[in-house]
Formats: sequence, structure tokens, C-alpha cells
Amino acid sequence: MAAAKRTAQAHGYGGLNFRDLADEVGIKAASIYHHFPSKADLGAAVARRYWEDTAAQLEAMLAETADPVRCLRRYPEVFRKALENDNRMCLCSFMSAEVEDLPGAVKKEVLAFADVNVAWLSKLLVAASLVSSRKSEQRARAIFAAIAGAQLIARSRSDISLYDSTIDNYRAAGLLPV
Amino acid sequence: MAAAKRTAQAHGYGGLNFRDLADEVGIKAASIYHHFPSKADLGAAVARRYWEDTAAQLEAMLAETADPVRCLRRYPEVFRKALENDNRMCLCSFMSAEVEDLPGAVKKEVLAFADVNVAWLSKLLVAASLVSSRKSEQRARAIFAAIAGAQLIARSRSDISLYDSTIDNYRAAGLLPV
DNA sequence: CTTTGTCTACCTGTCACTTGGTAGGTCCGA
DNA sequence: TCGGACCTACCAAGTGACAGGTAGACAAAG
Repeated sequence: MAAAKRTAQAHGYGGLNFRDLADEVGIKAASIYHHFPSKADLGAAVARRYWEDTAAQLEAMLAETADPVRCLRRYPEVFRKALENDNRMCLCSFMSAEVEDLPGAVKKEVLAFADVNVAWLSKLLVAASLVSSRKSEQRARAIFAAIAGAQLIARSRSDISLYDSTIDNYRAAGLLPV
Repeated sequence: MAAAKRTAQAHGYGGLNFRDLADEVGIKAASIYHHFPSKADLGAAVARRYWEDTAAQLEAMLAETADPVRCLRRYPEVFRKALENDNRMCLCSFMSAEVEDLPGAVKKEVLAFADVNVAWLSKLLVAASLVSSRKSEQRARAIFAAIAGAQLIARSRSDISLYDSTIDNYRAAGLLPV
């Protein structure tokens, strides 16, 4: 499962395949069917676990950093970690690109990831009184999209400093709190 | 070639294949080898043509809208067109995600697309006196990344209004000129 | 004006390999 | 002795790639 996550972060849903995955885990390909009846099930499970982990991570950050503005400032860390971790990217960003080829169950989980992030950001933006609650969701989505884009661009050049400087620019421009 | 572009915009480099492409063009798969010696050549040609077209489009916009601020305001139109066109996305954003599986020649063209966009934005930002020339490239890259992200997120839900509202938020926040 | 050679665009046929998926069996712990 | 975890052995479909052949255009040679 962790292996599938790593693969999906580097090669997307299309890059997932039972043989390689089995090799990596030290098991035979057919045995995976014992745990996941189909590739779609595997993909959905991986994506679901991914957003659940992210949700937990965000909640932990919230518990750790009570001040909403400081917490918001730390949000880009979440996406930075993927880059640090062998230049991987957000599994759900990758799968978002592949939407048209995704089984319904997988797509559902991918969209859930975005929802989790937007909801969290939205809540904090309101708590920090940075935007009115009427506009918080759209602003949250803009932040989420911008950060996903920064990650994508930085990864394409395997250069984390590109991510950092882009985030800095978002702050300087006022998209993220300084 | 146009067919390959459409496919790559919807399914990425991995989604390109000679059989389907041949069918769409009304030719036999093997015949494509007459024009492109390998899949990598095909991919590179498509990506190259893509950034060349985009470069031309940007130059045309510049010729049409002399005022740099107004021209910058129109930049998001370029990425909006892909969404309008059957919910496709930027070929090079998609391929950026696939970077690790891309032949070198293809990757080169994909990165060239980003360079073209960043250079254009950078030039206009300086012309509009919005940022110092020392910081223009990083700001340009931030704008490019943010817009690519907005396109990705909007496409995953097949909802152009999501793209528009995200761009509006970039403007409201000050990332893009109002 | 006709033959000859060459070029481009395309074809048929096939290979080696990968993919998702299935059928049916073994092994081991509760 | 039951069921979960795993196995071997397959299959059909699809993949990129190649060899070798054909039809038409066109120009120089006779």
C-alpha cells in the first residue's frame, strides 16, 4: 500500500501495475487480487488513504499551531514534503490530470482530497479573519490550486528552490499570509 | 499531429499510442513510423509544436494589445481556451507530471514551454513596471504555476467557472494585475 | 514519348513484451 | 476443518517496433 502510494506519486494511476508492485512488496502479482479485487479498487484505496493521511496531518498541524495565521503559513509544508521525498508529487494532483482515464471510484477519492484541503483552508481563512466566510471557499480553492501548480512546476525541474521561491511570491503578492 | 495533440492534452504522453492515433487519422499504425521514427520523436514533435504555437499566440496578443498591463490581464485566456475546448488541459502541464517517464527529447520540449511562458510574463511584468527586473522571473514563474494549477483543478471537475473564480482570486489577492 | 530509377507515403504481417485479470491449488494458524 | 494469504500457470488484449512490399509522382536518360 505504501509502495503503491510511492509509485502513484511518481507515475500516476497509469503507472501503477500489479507486477512491479508485487515485486516491490516481495509477493506474486496475482496475490494482490486477494487484497484488491481490481486495479480500480487498489487505486481508490490508495487515493482514499492518501487524503485520510493528509486530513490527519492537517488536523495535527492545527492542534500544534493554534494561531490560524501561523497555521496557514505552514500549509505549504505539506506539499513541500512530497518534493523532499525523492521529488515526488501529490498523488491527487497527478491523478487529477488523469481524470478522464480514472475509474469512478478513484476519481471520487481524488476529488475528496481537494475537498479536504479546501475545507481546511477555508476554515482557517475565516478563523484568521482574512476573508469573509462568503468568499472563503473560493479563496481556499485558489490557494490550493496555486500550491499544487507550484509543486508541479518545481518537480518538473527537480528543484525544490523553485517551489520555495514560488511560495514566497504567493506571500509577497498577498495570496498567502506573510 | 493535431490528433496527437488532442490526445496528449486529454491523456498525456502515456495515453498516446500509435494504433488509436492511426485510426483517428485514417491510416495504418505502422505508417506513422514513416513520419516519426519512434514514439519519443512523435511526443517531442507534438510538444515542440505546442510551445511554438503558444509562443506565436502570445506574440500575437502582444501585437494586438500594446499596453502591457492589459496584455497581462489577458494571459489567463490562453489557458482557458484549453478548458473550453472539450475540457482539455495544457499538454505540457500534463507531461510535467509525467516527467519521470518522459524520453529526454520530450522532456526538453516540455520545459521549453514553461520557459516561453515565463519569459513572456517576465518581459511584460517589467514593461508594466509591476516588479523589478531582478524579481520578474520568479514572479513570472509564480503566475505561470498558479494558472497551471487553476487549470488542473478546474478540469478535474469539468467546471470552467472554477477556473474563472480562481483567476479572479489571484487578481483580488494581487498576484495578477486587476 | 517512353523507359528507368528513385522518392514518398502508405500497406500487410509479425515479433517481443507488458498489461489486467482468472482458475485452481497449497500452506498455515485458529 | 475452515478461511485467509499466498502460490503457479495461464490468457486475451494491447503495446512499440520492425521487415518488406506496393502504388503513385516525377524527373533524367534513351
